[in-house]
Amino acid sequence: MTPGIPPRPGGRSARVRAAVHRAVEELLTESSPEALTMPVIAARAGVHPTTVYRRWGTLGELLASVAASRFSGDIVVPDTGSLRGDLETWMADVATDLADPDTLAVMRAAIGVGEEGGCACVADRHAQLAAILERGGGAPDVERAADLLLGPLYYRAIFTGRPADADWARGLVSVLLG
Amino acid sequence: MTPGIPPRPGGRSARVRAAVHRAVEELLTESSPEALTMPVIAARAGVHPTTVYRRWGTLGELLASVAASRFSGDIVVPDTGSLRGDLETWMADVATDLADPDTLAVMRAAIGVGEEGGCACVADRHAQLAAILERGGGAPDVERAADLLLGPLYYRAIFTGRPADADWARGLVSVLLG
DNA sequence: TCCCTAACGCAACGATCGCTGCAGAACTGG
DNA sequence: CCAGTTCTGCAGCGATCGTTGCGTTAGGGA
Repeated sequence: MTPGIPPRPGGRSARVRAAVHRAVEELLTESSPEALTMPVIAARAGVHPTTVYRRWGTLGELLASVAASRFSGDIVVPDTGSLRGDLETWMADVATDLADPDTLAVMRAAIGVGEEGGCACVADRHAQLAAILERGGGAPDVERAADLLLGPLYYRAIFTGRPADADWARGLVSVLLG
Repeated sequence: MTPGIPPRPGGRSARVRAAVHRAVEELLTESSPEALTMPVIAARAGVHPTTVYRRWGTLGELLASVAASRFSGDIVVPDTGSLRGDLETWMADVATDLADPDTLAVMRAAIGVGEEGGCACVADRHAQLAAILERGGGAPDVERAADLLLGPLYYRAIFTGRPADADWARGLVSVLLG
């Protein structure tokens, strides 16, 4: 989701970006999503509000950016030797990630601002799932796997209060593979 | 989700409530969720902003109220004689409901404001599912049915751009019942 | 090392938000 | 029909939001 390659990836720009992203995540965990405004984020990040407005423009774009960063590169595709093993390990990792209230708050907020926000949360997951399945010969369709694995997992995380534990998530693999 | 029984269910109060709910749904379809503020809603509803603030207090509570109304009483539990038939018919209805962009916008917005909002969207669905399964002898667990039926359905609706058609939703019943 | 561009801080502005008195209108029950 | 209660409209307020122009600072390339 990084827009091309930033002209200046390192230095102050990177620090500001990290500080703002961190501020958004922190504020989402400790207060209501409605209290999340640009000036508040800027104050928490130790940055001038103008900077936030100029770099991200809208709260929606900022949240999409945070979601994309938060849900990228944090989970590595496992390699256990078997398709079932890979899926089980990966599902446990994803479930553990979703069990974090911070992660959940970011996801809820990103969904609330439009279509792009929701997609930013799962784009990397779909890519990982495709990689696992392709290595396994593409036996189950990626679409079907996403429906039966990611579907229940994210549904529970968002709509029901109960957290989805890793064991239960692993059990979903049996539904898919039989 | 209706707080007890409103002291005055009929008359002007009901008209105002309906107008405000309708305004929220309309505004969510035609503009960004960030543009959804109390004064804007009041203006569209032809009501004074003070009224909206006093009756609902927060945009979050208003959205939760709208979601609860929108996702209650719109789908009737079918009775085809067989558990499979009931589930297939019901799933097709739910999928059709979710295919409406208006419905989707309300759901996204409700999710964005916190935990209660998400639960308000599916509380009635869970009750309906429980009713269907209980009549069928409670063969599959309600939890499992919700995971395998509602999970993929809502996941597709929220995260992926593709709408979930009724036929595909019916196919999920086969995964659950075998 | 020096220059040049991009990014940031600062200050001010108009617009909007959310809230709070008070007065009038509408609905319900007798 | 009338009285009591509840709900709504109105006007105004302080606070905050989002934007803009300009000067300054930090990073990267020759």
